Amino acid sequence: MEHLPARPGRTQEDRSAATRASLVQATLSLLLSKGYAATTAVDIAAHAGMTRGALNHHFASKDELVIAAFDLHLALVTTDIRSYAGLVSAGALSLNDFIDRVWTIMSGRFFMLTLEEITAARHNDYLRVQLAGRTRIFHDALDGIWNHFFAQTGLAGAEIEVMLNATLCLLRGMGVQTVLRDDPVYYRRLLQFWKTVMAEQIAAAPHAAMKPPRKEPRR
Amino acid sequence: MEHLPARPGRTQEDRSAATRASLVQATLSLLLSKGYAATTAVDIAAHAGMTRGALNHHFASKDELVIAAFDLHLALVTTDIRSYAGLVSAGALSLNDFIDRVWTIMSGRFFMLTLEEITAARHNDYLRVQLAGRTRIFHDALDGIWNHFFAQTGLAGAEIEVMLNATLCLLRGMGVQTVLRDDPVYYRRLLQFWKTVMAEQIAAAPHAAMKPPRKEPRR
DNA sequence: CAAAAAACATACAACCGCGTATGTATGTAT
DNA sequence: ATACATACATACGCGGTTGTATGTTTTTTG
Repeated sequence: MEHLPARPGRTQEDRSAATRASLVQATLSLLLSKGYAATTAVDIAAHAGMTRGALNHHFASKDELVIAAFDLHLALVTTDIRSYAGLVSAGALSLNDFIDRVWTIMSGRFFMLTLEEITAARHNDYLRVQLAGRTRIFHDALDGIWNHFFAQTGLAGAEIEVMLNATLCLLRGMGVQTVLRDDPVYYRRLLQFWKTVMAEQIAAAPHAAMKPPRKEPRR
Repeated sequence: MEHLPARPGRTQEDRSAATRASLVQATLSLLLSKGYAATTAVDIAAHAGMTRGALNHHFASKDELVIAAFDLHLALVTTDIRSYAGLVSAGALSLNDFIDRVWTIMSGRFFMLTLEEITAARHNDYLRVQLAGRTRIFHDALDGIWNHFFAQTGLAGAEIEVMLNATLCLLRGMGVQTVLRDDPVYYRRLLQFWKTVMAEQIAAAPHAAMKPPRKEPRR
């Protein structure tokens, strides 16, 4: 590939940032489409429209790139969740809607990034340590959002967290299953079941006297 | 490596079966320790105590080996679950104990095989089709076991299945998380929460008049 | 017991991804 | 304008994986 003219007005910092962003985006995209193992440095560079030399200049190794992609991934997800929380505060999103949205995330192609990252981290000590730390921060942020979400239900903090995490784990487990099981009815039933359970849990909660959410009839 | 003397009494079929089993076992083991991508034909052969020529003689490709390993994996898990179901029938296993045991599976190293298989299947059409079919059969078998498990509670079939699958999905999602989050307290809380939910669901079920499980069961 | 077939072992060639080294262009400071 | 730093490109060699081809041992067959 030839040298691009590279508009003269740009500062080094600009170029650098743009290049890095482009590389990280390409990494994210390739992790999704080809998986961690099959994603090669040449691929990433090509996808980002540059050579391996450039890549190597900005990121010492593929892992550094994957970590940056992980950061981007978490940032995107956090933004989503936060916006949902905003909608909830504004009264524009019910509990059921919230669950549906999280499921949209978990069942989407984008969620599969998580699997790639996790399986990669499992066999790579450095990667695992890096991602684990970031995961912890991410979950703390989620807890904050969730607490805010459920503040109006009057639930205790510990209960809020356990319900958040149960929801996420359930949907995550369902999301994992979508790879080998294509059965929309099955997932819809699970979602419905979970919504019912959540509603019951909230209604039965000790401090839920003030604003009990509408309880849906069983089944 | 030298030729092993190979006891003369064995028939070709015996040798073949033993070799294949050895290769499949080695594949399973390596998928766990190194992951799908890093597992190479040379590795597998070496672990099985033979050369790549032997491997290639019995399995045309790595994928065939992985599929065989998947079969073995499912067979082992099914055996476990079935034995648990047997204990339940014999009155030797409560619902809580059952959940604990499934969690032991999901949080164990062995469960990570699932992640390896799934992420591998995601980028390999042939593998995905093969594993998906086997997964379907596996779940049908599970449904059978589960129905038997809950027969005494008087729950309807559809409810049994949804509760089974919710349990599995929840624990699977938790299992996935163990890679990047080491927090026993966190998982214990989730388990406790789920046991409570399950007990409530069973108690509140329409036909649960005959043998409602005790709330704090201790055989 | 000889021949065939199956179960293995060994060897070689080709490819691929990676690290590294080194060259060139562009921006920046003085 | 010169010198230096940064951003990128190109090239080479190494290790590792795979496919294939071919040799050797064990079992079965007649």
